Amino acid sequence: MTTFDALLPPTPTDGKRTGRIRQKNEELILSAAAEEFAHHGYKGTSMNAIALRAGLPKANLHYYFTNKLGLYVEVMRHILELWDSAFDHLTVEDDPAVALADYIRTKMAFSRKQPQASKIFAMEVISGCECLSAHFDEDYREWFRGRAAVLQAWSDAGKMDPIDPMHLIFLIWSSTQHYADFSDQIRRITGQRRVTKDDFERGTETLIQVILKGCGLTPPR
Amino acid sequence: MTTFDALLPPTPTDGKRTGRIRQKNEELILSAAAEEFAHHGYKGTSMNAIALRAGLPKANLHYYFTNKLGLYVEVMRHILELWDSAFDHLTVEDDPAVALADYIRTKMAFSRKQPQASKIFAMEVISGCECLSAHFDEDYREWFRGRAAVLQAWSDAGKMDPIDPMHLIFLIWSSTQHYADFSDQIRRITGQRRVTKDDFERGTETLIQVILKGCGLTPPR
DNA sequence: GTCTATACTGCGATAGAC
DNA sequence: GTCTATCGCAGTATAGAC
Repeated sequence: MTTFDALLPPTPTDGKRTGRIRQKNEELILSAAAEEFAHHGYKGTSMNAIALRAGLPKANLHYYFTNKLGLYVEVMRHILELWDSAFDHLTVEDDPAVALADYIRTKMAFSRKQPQASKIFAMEVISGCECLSAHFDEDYREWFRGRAAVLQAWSDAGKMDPIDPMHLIFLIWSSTQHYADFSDQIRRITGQRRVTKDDFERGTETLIQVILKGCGLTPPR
Repeated sequence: MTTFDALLPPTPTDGKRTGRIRQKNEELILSAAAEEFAHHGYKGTSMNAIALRAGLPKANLHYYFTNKLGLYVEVMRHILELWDSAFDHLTVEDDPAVALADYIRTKMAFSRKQPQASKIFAMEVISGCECLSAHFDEDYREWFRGRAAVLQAWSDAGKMDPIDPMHLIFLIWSSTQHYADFSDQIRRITGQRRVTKDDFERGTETLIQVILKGCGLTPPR
């Protein structure tokens, strides 16, 4: 695997490359690929399997995407667009209890509605971020420090207990993503066919209850 | 992939199969395999790579282990032995604050010292528990209900806040395992070469602080 | 018990007809 | 723009000499 940016398409809004058949097929392939990558990982997924799921002949994938890696990178790019956006709007002026509860709720909704995205991201990070190395650059660290600074400011202002903001963010990330990434374990522990809407709701409320009180905050409402 | 138990060796304490060369080589192969599986997943790992890391010719692996899958299953078996043991000794008589703090500490120590084990387990669960399906059987569900019942009893006795025990266990599992599974993300966010002992200590203390207080408990000492 | 040499399979990728 | 046929390679597994 090589790095990330080198493999992006020329530009997403390239005039010539937006025929309606093309657009439809690309979306079809991307969603089939996401499904397969989530279930079998990068190496475990074959172009054949993606083609079958998309209902297209194998060679078509190579027409729309240069490589297997190029296709994977494109899938990752879509995921990352969604990924960080939910955390962007936090500001020092917000009420910490409301803001943190909202963030937990958003992350849990994401785990419920986009579990493949979470799984692909998780597998990529676990196996060493080879494709993501370019994403975790100085800009990203800067962005993260900005988010952490908001939590730190809340602590400093006495709005919540003094808590290491980095580790608090990790706590929220891990506990919410768990419901997507480990859904199979949860499913088997509960003996259900799949993780239910009810599981997600009780999980969300439990996380809000424990984490907010743990930060010295009173859950809103 | 097939199920689990069918592929276990005849018996672990088979008299004939414990020559000292054999035992040494098997351990060598198992630890090399664990390293490779953690970095590249099941499909992404080649027998060749394991052989190279173990410093043995490729064909030797097939002498000691029937299959690539057989080798993988054996690695998983070793992991599972460690995995659940730390949670076995919880009893209703324990002081919840001490017991939960201990458990968090134990899980974090495990993440620090056996990160590959955590990663292999995580990837296996994320990609559908194909090898573990036999492990998550009725006995396992029974074991889990027993652990959850202890937490429930503490709530019922008023020793801690009423909290859904299942989701509390998930919270502890996910937040502690995160430091092994997502170490690469943490490393890149902090801009360090690797996750330090200090990161683990601050992480452990933050988790104990937030989770215990979140359960209405006062951290011991 | 150890290792070389090889058979066999499945995958990624491309050429080229339509 | 679509699809069939095929090449070349990497990877698992085994046969059989030592």
